[in-house]
Amino acid sequence: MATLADVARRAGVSTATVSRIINNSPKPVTEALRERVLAAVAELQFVPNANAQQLARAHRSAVGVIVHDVSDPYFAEITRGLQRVATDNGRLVIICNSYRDPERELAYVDLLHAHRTAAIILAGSGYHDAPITARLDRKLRLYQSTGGRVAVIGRHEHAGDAIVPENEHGGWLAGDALYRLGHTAVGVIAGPRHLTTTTDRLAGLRRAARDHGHRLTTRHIAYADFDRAGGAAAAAELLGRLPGLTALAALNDSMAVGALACLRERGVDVPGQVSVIGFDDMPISVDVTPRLSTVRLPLEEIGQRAMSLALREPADGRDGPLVEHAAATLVLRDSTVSR
Amino acid sequence: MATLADVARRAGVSTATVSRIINNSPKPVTEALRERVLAAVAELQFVPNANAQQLARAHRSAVGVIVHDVSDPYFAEITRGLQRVATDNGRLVIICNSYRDPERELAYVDLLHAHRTAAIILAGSGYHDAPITARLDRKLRLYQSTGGRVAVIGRHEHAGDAIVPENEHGGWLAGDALYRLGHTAVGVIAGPRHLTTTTDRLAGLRRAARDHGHRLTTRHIAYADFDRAGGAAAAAELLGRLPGLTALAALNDSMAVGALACLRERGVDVPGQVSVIGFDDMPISVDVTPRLSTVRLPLEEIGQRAMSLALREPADGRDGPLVEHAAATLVLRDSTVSR
DNA sequence: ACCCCTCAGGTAAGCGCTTTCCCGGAAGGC
DNA sequence: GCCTTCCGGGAAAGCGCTTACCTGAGGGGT
Repeated sequence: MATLADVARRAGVSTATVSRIINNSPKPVTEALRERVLAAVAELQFVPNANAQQLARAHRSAVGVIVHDVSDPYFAEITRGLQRVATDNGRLVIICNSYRDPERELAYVDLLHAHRTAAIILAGSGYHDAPITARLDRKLRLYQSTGGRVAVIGRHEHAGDAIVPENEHGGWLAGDALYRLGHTAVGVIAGPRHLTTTTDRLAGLRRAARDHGHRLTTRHIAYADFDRAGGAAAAAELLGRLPGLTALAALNDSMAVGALACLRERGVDVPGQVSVIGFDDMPISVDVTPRLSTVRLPLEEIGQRAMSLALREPADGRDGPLVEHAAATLVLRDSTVSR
Repeated sequence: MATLADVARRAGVSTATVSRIINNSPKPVTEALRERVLAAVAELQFVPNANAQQLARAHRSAVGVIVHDVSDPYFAEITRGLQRVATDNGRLVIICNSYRDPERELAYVDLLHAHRTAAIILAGSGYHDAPITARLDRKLRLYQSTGGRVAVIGRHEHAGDAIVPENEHGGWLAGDALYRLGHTAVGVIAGPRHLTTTTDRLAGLRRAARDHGHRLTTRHIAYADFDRAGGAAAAAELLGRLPGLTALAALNDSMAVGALACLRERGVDVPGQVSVIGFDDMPISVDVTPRLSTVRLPLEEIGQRAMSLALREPADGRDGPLVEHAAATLVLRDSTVSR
């Protein structure tokens, strides 16, 4: 394992010079020396120890990202956006999957803090659990107090920058579309109730119902996991519970796809008998039959913007945390028709 | 930013003692002292600097993973498996997206080497590009010579352990299924030609053709990107080129889904007029209409096994690199019928 | 009563870099 | 021709930990 000192010895210079050359620091160095050092680096196959560099250097470089699950297309899209911006800025990204477990999320914050990452990005956080939220908040504040930057994708409930998807408005868009099409018996396939994404989207749906003179009660709502299987199960439940059902609103596309599968299995025609609307506009939504109507969220862009926030110089505005919104838009395709 | 020394001072002990306690080293420490130190840690909100620890310690901990693209479901599944095992072993995973760019892949190997990760896992590597392969190989060997472990998912063409998916056999399974159903004019939607995944799967398809007394020539093959859009484009191309076409074999499911979309658009009935088979058995394959026949690869399991290989003690077998295979199996669903 | 062993805890030498400060020589000004 | 100014390069002090080695006190054996 060649070290900086080995290279210096080999090239007959001091370690300071080698360091300056491999980091091409502003300090000028004679061309001849530079070449000699570079040759020594190549001969010895020297790879600087990033841990030592990090320790000796003042500034931080890598960015840590905590997501629920990269294999979920929702987060995969966001992650893609995050990486793109990070790579463009020459930053290393450390991705951590919390698998929706708040404790693991907490542990990862510690871990990234310990590694002195330049920033921590929380994607899809937000739990309805006061003790957890408080602990998370404490940890994030501590991290910030040591110079780390924090960016959150989701609700703005922690110190730090945030990019906030219009979940409530999106829910309203979905509900409004359905009611406007004449549906009155609308079932809602919701995600886990302890996630704020669920409650925010649900709130929008509720508001839409009220706007059209209806009410969304517990009977109309089935909670399940934010995935295909959860969607299928919830759809089955609602079908049993709501005899006159003519429309289903799922709080994300994976669940909507699961619902579609469930309906197909039972011989219920979509959209003929039941209309279905999803949320997120994931790639899959145009590949199912019928093509899914949904509420679009610019996921990759959200990722890019979050990384930009995380990377911005703390200097450029001592004006506190920045909060940006990401617009939800309605995308009507083939799975919704008027009643 | 509290340091170990601060904690030591606060608790009135030496740094050695603090270090021993926070790492609960085997060296015994009086209970009273331990409590005092832990109290100081809590008061000062001390978070050890992982870089310093890494530098001072002999052993390495984190594992680096280089994948083509986490937002691709194929890699998302694999990554999921990798993480699971890593987390179970208390290891941090650093995920790097190469976006299928060999140069970036090379750069990431350096980066992970620099960070002195315990292991590097290459997922989906394999380029038909001798210079690149040679450079990659050199870098990996150097990394290994410094004590790093290497595991590759894909062809076993580098030093280090490997888990090898049966790509050739899988291709044969797909081809055999099609020919057995009576198809003779089979078009192949292939991935980028510089990827070994493409050529391996293609080779299997070729062998199946020969086994059934047919030949797969350039006319029958369209190369495109391994995604939905690529599949659609390639399908369009083959449709134009092969008038009598009755079956399409895509080298992954994303492309197959793209092909399905293209065929639907042109009013070609699947499987009535054209049968379609995919590869990988991604989640989406059961959600499209018709449900996709495909060749299944146990992706998550592959990830788990790769991580296990990467984590195994170098000691347990000085018997050189381990090579394991991952079986491909045929999954017939609704998109293939006999002619 | 003396010696040796045990064991909790401290001392200090690194780990591999970066960077401040300093030095000596060459160049420029008068 | 002498003094000042630059400028390339080196010495060395950390960065925040871990750990091999040492110390001193108490306990048991003879």
